[in-house]
Amino acid sequence: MNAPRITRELVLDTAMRIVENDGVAALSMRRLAADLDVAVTAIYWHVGNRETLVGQLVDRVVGRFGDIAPEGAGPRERVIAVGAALRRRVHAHPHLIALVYEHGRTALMMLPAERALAREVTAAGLAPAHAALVVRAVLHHVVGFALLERAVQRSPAQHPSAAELWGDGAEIGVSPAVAAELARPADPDDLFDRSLRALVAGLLGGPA
Amino acid sequence: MNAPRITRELVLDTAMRIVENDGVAALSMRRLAADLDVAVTAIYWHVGNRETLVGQLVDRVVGRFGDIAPEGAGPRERVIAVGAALRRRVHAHPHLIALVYEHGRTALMMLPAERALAREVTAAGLAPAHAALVVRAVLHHVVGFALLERAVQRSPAQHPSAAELWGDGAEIGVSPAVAAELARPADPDDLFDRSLRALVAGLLGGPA
DNA sequence: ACCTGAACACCGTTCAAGT
DNA sequence: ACCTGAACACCGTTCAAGT
Repeated sequence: MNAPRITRELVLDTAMRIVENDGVAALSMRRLAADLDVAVTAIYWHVGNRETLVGQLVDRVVGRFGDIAPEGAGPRERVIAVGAALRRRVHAHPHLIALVYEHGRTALMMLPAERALAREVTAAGLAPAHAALVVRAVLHHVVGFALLERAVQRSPAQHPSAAELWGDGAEIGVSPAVAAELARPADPDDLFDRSLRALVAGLLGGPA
Repeated sequence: MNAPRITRELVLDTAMRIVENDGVAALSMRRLAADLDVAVTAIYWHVGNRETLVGQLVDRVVGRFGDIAPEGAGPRERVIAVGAALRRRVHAHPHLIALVYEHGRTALMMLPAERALAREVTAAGLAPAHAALVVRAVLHHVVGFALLERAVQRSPAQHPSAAELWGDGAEIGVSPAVAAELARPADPDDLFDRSLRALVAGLLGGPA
């Protein structure tokens, strides 16, 4: 009855460290075994195969997401605060988000934000069907935005460049001033804030 | 000077068929070689390694995306029409979208829709900075929405179920009626349409 | 209960050699 | 110019065997 060399927790901790340091692709059973200093097959006894291992990793990360408690005065500001908090959460775990996406656990990841939004629309007294629309539209907008940001971030160098892509805009029916604006890179934080505000304004009524 | 057994075009056609039929994971160099009835290494002469092969595949697909010519009366309806057309495009190539995402080619994929939107905001006479915001906010919303849809689609069976997740809502500060709405699965087409309309209303002004 | 080692069926890629 | 075959360094997984 010697003590086990490794435990399920130790395997998950080590796997998490590999993913956070070197990305998902670096998480192989052999690399994991090497880092744990055991034979590859020992891992299978504790966590099953790679698929279930990654599943446990995902569940651990999203399980650690606590409630979101928005600040702000009035439904609009508070709904926007929930959206911003959710985006910060996604950004805090860039590698693991890829795993969440791959494993279709996005619904689970969104749950705390979904509950927080549901509380806000309840407090605002919205009609149930409309309330559900607001919750879902904001969730989709925020998480979709964050997913897309990650994709654009690791975009290879653009060929042709944005500038020559738009030219002066004239030949494709776009005003030169608009073409010039679109040729410049966008500030993602600003874009997120303004588009979320527009969405919430459109959902809850009132001026943007 | 015998005729070559395979060509670059033939390799790409075959690779595309594998991806569309069996998904990205099924596209291995050895499977591809088998389908082409040549040695694995022959592929390398024509298209380089797997990474560049997939890159060529992506460029081919997005290159075939033509212009988007929206219908509808007035800027709001026409902007919404562009968004809906872009989503239909993404849905038409479910497997390849994963490749586009993996390879950071989303910007290229969005380009026709970006141009179409730029035309509409030009025609509507919006101020340049605001025009660019409208274009980018709609693009991000639509593509992000589509990406998220794919993730949720292949979601494993939810445990716990949506119903027991929400309960009657009371203990988490959510009204029973709202909880009941959120416990039901959403209609993605309806959600897309309504949230896009809300966003555009918030961006362009006027009632949702 | 927990771990090892051998084995199997896969990968992508390089390189010398053939025609 | 175009293709083959051998070889290398990887994968995930199963299974019998050890303690």
